[in-house]
Amino acid sequence: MKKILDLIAAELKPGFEESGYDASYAKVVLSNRPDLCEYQCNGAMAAAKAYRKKPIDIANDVADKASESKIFSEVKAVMPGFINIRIREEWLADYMNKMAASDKLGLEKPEKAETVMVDYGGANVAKPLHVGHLRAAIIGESVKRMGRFLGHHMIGDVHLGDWGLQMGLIIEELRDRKPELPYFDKNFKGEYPEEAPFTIGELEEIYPAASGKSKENEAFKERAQTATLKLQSGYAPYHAIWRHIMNVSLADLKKNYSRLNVEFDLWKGESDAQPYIPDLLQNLIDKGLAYESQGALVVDIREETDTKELPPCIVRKSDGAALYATSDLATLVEREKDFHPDKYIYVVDKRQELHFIQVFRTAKKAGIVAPDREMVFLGFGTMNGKDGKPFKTREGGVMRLEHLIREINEAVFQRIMENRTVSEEEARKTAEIVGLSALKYGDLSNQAAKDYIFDMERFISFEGNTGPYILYTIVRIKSILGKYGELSRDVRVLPAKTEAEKALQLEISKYNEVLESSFAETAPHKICQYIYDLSNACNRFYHDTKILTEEDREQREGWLALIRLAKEVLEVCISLLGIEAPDRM
RNA sequence: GUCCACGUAGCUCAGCUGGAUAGAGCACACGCCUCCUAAGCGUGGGGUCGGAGGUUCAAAUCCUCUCGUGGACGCCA
Repeated sequence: MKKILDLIAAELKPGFEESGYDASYAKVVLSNRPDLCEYQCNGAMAAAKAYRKKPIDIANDVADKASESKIFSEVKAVMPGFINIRIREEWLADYMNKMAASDKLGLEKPEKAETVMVDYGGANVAKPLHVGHLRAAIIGESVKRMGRFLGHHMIGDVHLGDWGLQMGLIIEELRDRKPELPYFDKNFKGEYPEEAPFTIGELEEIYPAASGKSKENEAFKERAQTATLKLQSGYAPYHAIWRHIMNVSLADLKKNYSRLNVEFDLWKGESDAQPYIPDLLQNLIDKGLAYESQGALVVDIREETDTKELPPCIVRKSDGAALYATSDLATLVEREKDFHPDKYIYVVDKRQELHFIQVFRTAKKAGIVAPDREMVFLGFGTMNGKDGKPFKTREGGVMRLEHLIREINEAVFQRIMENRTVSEEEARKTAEIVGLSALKYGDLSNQAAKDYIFDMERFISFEGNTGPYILYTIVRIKSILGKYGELSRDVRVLPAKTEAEKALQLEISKYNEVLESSFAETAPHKICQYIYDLSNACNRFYHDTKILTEEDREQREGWLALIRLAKEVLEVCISLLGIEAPDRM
């Protein structure tokens, strides 16, 4: 289905053209003065200069010609040159019915379905997920879901940190703790055990211990570096340990991500990119892009249009080791080989922007990624505590994700038990769903690029622009529909009779516009803003209109069809945020 | 030092590809349940959009400068 703004603009176009003005001035936007009109066109004022005419004259010309349109109930020119528009209730109801009858509620397929690689994990193997991983996961998941629903081929990759110094640290710490293990016996000839020499709980304790030790103990740090190097050059015993770390850690990560409703298509990691590194570097050298500087191998990324100086991209350290940029470039080589994406979206902490500019530019210069491919850096800000500083536990440490989720669920559970007399079991289940919505919505409703303040009290509140408020709206609609029973898909939405009803229909009609622009701008917060507005319209209508007690059957069912459509729009939208609604709350 | 982002109501945030009187929520003060979930709805007070210039018929929005906050700046990821 065409977007409603485009349909209205199309009605104005002949008016512009017939009066001799360019049709592009017929752009229509939502009114910012709902008391005056529903939509407005400001094109007359923009055209005034080009045609050396008074804006109001142009507006009058266009309004006159458009007055016969079947979709407007009012179109008039007002000073200094606005064209104010209201649309007919019959036409709007018709639009509602077309939406209800269409696949995906009338969302159009994209002109070209693109293959889009979304890199949004950044989890490190052997380290528990903490709040820092939260934003990447839920923003990335949302972007992936939006694109997929719009009809693109989205590939989500967790891109694990599984190849760095942390591996060497764990290996050496393990040697100190369990020197009897066969991995540390140079003369061991047999098969290494199937079972890992540690549990996830131990692993999570081993890493921080090793990390702390390396900061105080220089010798230990050197050992870890050596171990890392040996692992990376394929030393079998260490590789066996590495496999154990991977297995134990991945199972745990998958469990935690799935608790967040976050699903990756690919569980690739830095280690997968390693085989591509030698050719990558040789290629950069052969092309004359990489050169030695202060012992390291670097690539200049300057472009003619630059006004500032950007540091070169280091692709090989002076000791010969690969580093972050090398690994990311090699990953691109692999992704091009496997998927050849039309577009890349990296959902990463915004502090890494420079690094990604370097990688993107190098990739394009080297021809790893074609020049016309879009490479989007979607940088997100930090989640702060109420004091405006990065979020910490009460003790001042880094908050583990599972603990954060547990705290929220508990708080929501308490709130549910205060208000309702549902069974404890049901309250627990509901609290999980509502708690997750509070957490995700609280995050996604902010612009990704900005820091935001995590305020649990506010996020779990059922008032205001929160996840629970949206869910509550859906639950209320579900309740009415459930009480009514079967409602045929053929039942039609009727033309609005009240202001609240029309306002609700107008909100619903924005659906396809919002979805498309939210994805185009990789801006989940726009979906949040939309469903908040839509929920407000629903609740106002709900308050105004007694649906089930309405005596006229056609009217009653017309309203039911309307709220059913509203519910479907809300459900689609929250699913794109990675949230679901319970039946009761 | 250089570069980047941000600064909107007491608090948390929208709005920023220029348009009419700058919007929400929280908090505060009121009003609304014999009626579909009051976890709701409605009314009210509260803002020189950090500051100063400029461009424009029109600036929170674009440009310059300035103050404040945060961040990034070759061998960490």
